[in-house]
Amino acid sequence: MTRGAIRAAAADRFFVQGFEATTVREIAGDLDIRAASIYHHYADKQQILYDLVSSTMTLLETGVGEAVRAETDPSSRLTAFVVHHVALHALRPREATLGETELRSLAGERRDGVIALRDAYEALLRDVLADGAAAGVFVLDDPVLARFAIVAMCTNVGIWYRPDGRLDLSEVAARYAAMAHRVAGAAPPDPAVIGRHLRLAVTRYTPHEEEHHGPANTRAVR
Amino acid sequence: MTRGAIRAAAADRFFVQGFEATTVREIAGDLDIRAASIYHHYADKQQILYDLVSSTMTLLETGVGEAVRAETDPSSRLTAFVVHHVALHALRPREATLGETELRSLAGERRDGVIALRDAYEALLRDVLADGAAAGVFVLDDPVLARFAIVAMCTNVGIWYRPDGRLDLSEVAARYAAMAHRVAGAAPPDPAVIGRHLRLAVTRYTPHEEEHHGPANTRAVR
Amino acid sequence: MTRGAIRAAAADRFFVQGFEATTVREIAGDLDIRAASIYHHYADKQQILYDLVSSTMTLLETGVGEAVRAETDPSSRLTAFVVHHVALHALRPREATLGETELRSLAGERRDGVIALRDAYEALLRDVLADGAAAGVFVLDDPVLARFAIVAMCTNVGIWYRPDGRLDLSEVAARYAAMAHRVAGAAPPDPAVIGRHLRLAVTRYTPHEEEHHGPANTRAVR
Amino acid sequence: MTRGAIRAAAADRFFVQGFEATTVREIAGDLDIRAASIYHHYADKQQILYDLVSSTMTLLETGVGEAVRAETDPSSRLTAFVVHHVALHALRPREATLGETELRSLAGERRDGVIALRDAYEALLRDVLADGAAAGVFVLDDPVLARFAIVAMCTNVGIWYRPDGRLDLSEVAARYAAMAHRVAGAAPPDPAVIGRHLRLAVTRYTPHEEEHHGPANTRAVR
DNA sequence: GATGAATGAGGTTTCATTCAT
DNA sequence: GATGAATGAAACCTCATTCAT
Repeated sequence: MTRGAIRAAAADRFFVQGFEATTVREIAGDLDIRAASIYHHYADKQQILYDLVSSTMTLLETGVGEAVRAETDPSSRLTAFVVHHVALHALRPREATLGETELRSLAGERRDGVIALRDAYEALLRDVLADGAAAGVFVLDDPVLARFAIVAMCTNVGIWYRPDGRLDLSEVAARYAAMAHRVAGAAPPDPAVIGRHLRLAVTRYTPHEEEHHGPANTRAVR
Repeated sequence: MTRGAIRAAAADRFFVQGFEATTVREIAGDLDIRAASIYHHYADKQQILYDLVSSTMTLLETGVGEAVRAETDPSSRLTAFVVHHVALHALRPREATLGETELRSLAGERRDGVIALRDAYEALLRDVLADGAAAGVFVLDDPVLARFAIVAMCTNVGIWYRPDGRLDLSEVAARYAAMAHRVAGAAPPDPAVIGRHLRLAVTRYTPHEEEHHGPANTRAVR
Repeated sequence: MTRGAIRAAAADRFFVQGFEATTVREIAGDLDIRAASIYHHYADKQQILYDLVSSTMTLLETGVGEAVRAETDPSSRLTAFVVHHVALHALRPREATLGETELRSLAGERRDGVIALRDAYEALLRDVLADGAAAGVFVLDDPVLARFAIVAMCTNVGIWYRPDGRLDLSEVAARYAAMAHRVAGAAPPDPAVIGRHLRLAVTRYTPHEEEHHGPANTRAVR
Repeated sequence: MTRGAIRAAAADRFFVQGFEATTVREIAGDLDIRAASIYHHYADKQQILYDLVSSTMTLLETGVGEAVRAETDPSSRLTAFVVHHVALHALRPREATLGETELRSLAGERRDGVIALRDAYEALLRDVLADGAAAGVFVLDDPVLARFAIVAMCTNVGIWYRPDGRLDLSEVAARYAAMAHRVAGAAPPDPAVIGRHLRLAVTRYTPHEEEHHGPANTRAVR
């Protein structure tokens, strides 16, 4: 029994029921162990959530950071941001969505840490938009609201996307890149750039097999 | 002590802490009454949430429905939808946001009822987008994703908007109407239409004084 | 169900098993109520102990303080101290002994408060001994050690005294007054003074009937 | 890692926190080993306490027994008892005090064994007092109470004595011998006898270096 | 001899809810 | 309409102890 298995089981439960409504016994039951065994690996229930949220947010921030820095023109950088963000939320909906919905269940230092991570992450998009506006590539009435809107709509993918759904991930990523460009007042994104970043993102964010064996189609209420 | 006061206190708590993390004693304490007294007005805790969510969603569905039906051209109807949606989430963030975040805490018939309401509500936007696309006023790669994106970005306003913030509600509504039109591939919205619907929405959604006496600036984590 | 009944049941258990070894369920079981009901009256388990210890120590400090101030000559004041101390520990062995044995189970402010009470109490004897030594009525090699010795031997009464034992309380009080006077290097105490204070002490410290209905002969290990 | 080190660490913890409040993990932590390793040396937690209490009480009973038998006159025998008792409680406060405070945490045969040891030990003093009274050297109103008083006041030394305190051990021993003689109604003890027994006691009871490396001044609540 | 992992048992506490007053 | 008291259910977490390695 590894920390990874506990994390994965907890992510499923937290995503579907919420942190507060999930009991440690349920997580343990999903893994056929006893609740006390959880505490051999995690100090308390909140620590599991913190581990999930902070590691996922770090993964995303690192991935997007590298991708954005690898591009030079604003349009490609916006594409990089959106594709990575959408891909993570589609490939790891459980972990990724928790950073939005369950943040309030963290307290004290753990909450502060996650908020700092999130702020650093959103700063990446802020800079992309600012640079694009300065370069005349983007036309933004209000860069702050555009950022809020782009993040909100891309994050939402984690709620509805299903691997066996009508659209596959490459289509979803392309559509969201296009919509984000529209919001930013930019010309449509280059399909080649979308494809390049999608390959990177899929490699990076696809969960390893040992991390998750539960039902893939248990979903949150939508 | 009225149901309204209990609703308002509960909305505050549910919004900030979440339904599961809120205790009946806390709600009662905010009103300087005892927990048992709550049960004179509500059968159980879930009923308070259901009351909040269903009445708010009904309010929104009715308001948007009327507004959309009052307009004939697709652009004005999209404007009507966005302005109403944004206004409700800005003016009643507590109640409005619960329909997204706390839906999973409802069970059985109550959940089904709210989901039916929400589906009816989103159908309004689906029709607006479909009509606009058919009329050639909107250019949509994927009408479903566009709908998801517009709803997600507009709902997000409830999380960050503050009455004393940098932008007042009319500016916010105008910016979101513009961004939604961009997502829809439409020409910018008519400011007159925005203003007209904003006046309607403010009249309809501004909470009555007796409904809320708590701190206006207690906010969820953002 | 009153706080008093919970206190009495807890005192029994704490005295016999110790605070840490006593469960809230046991206390509740002794009273034929459920554990949760205890929390209607006490915030937590420690609060019951604090209530017991601090109220008993206050009772003793007040009683001894008045008695000592009512006397003028050092011998009578020493008698007053010993008779009150012995009587309380004989009549309320459970509560009185907890102040010695279970103090370490209190934490933070509650511990500080009890220690302050105890220090104030022991200061009474310190002054009695100092005055007697200054007046030449007592002959003390070391007033501090004499005080420790007198308190320790009198407190010990709470461990072994039984109402149905070989000696009745008046005999025990007289013997301890005599021994304390010997330790202090004083002439034997006046029997009339012993009797007077014993009557006062019995009136003051005898538990009210409603406070305790449990077995009178359950005792700590000796 | 020896049984002795575990015993010493446990004695510290039991003395300060009590047996029930001490966890096996804490003891192991103090020794930089894991809890499971404790079970190579002791069958269970209670066995550590039993080992501590019974060995210390045996040490005391043997030492006092020899010392008392080595003297012939009652005063010297009382001196021997008090000096040994005080010295042990001053030199090994942790172990010695446990015999009083933590006895109730032992169960069954282990408890019976320790009580038998203690009764045998107190019988030594009972005989000393009885012989002295018969010889007219002691004047005792009640030999049982005198015994209780002497044991209680001498045992108390373990609670407050510190090696670096105001009084050194020889002074403390002399004062308690004098007070015990007063309680017994005897003439003051012979300083030479006090000194002789103190040397014996110090040799016998001073802990070996390897037994204890913890902080010498961590004390119980007083 | 040491320990990482696991766990049965149980501890304290919380909480939604009921009900007599 | 309000509430003090009570409680069943269950939550989180602790801990002594076992055992395979």
